[in-house]
Amino acid sequence: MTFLPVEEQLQQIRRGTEEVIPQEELISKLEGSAKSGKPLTVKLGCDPSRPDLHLGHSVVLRKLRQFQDLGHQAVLIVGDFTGMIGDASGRSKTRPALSMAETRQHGATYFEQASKVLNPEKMQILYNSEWLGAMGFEDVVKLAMKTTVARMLHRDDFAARRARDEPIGLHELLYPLAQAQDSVSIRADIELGGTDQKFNLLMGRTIQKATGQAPQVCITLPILEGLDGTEKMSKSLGNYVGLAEPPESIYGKLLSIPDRLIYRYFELASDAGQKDLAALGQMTQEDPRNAKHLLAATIVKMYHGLEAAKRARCHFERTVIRKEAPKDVPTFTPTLLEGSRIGLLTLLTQAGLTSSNGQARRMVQQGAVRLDAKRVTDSRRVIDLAQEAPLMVRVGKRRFARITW
RNA sequence: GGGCAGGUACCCAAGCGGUCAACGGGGGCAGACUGUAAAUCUGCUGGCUAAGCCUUCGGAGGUUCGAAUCCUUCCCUGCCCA
Repeated sequence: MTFLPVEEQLQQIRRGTEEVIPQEELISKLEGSAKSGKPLTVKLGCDPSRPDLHLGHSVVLRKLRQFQDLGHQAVLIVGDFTGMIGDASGRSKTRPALSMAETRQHGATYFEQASKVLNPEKMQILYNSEWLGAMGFEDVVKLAMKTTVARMLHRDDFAARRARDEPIGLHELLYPLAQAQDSVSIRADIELGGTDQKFNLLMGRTIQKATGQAPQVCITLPILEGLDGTEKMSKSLGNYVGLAEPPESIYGKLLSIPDRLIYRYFELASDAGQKDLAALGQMTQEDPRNAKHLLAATIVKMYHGLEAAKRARCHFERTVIRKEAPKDVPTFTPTLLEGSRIGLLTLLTQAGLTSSNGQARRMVQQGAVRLDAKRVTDSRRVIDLAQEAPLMVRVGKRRFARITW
């Protein structure tokens, strides 16, 4: 195997990273692999508790992809075992633990989604239950001897929870150790992660050293802000763009980001090269509206292709800008007890447009309900389907149904 | 094991015998506005056969005409002591 010159690899690797710890070791590892012709083992742990990958995850995944393209060995560790612990890194609460079966299943979903970014041909996937599950109590104790409680409690989310008198499960302290054991087991040369993973990544170094291995280089990547522009992108905050989402949804969500995030997204989540970025920065300043459309199209294209990107734009213009009904409105046929008449509220709830009659009533009162584009204000309105169907019902801006009978 | 402080709707958090479906904030939803699904402003935010009724304030009992509020007990969390 021949690699690009070290200097060139280094430049690519460093692009878009937050920290490389320590830089010199990365250089010597690259030099070593260039000499021996052996690729470096680059590890990325994935948390199978939330198999919905989003743009935030793609930042790290794209970095791993880069290593693949440079000829190194990508190793994806599915945390089927650690998923049972549930890490709270960067979060403020204990995570719900999963069963092994769930965690396995999620792992498969994870891989499927990650393949949108990674090169699945050149990847090794390992489940950490393979080695963690085989450890006995004695092994765990010995592993735990390699660090101290004080050090563990230094991790900022633990410290924060202690400061707020919130619970920390004892098992949670084991999480960084388990993740570190993964690095030992696969003899990782490099481990990637978001900046919120820094502590766990460094623990890998500590434990590798303690077991006589060369410590891994830790590379952290920036955390992508979510659609709200302040919190980190995460599923639980609902401010995310999922990699598996339909094109229209990705497009729409991206258009809702605050303008100051446009460049950031290009930088961290798109394929834009260094040269493009300069131009895009300019464009973001001068014409944020089009820059944002371009961003949305670029990202939809990455995951769904050019055609989908065009369709998504049309859909957006049609539904959001011109406020028209989308092309494909689901059809619904209400179930009637007798006759052809149905109360409006019942109809809305039956069609799944509102979650209860009460909510339907509120929607009507707020002027959110339209029948064939005409606003309805009477919540006692009764519809005679024999007369009025087919009927286009709309609640709010985005919920539509075509009523037939 | 002992002492203390807590557990309220999606989240945070008031309420501490009736006027409580429960203040306030966040989030969510809707309306107006907008290049936008952003920002801003306004409203709504348990369910129902709907001016009435039903279920809800950690669980189970109890006191009372009446309990989120008082008592008993159990469960859970944090802090201090051991």
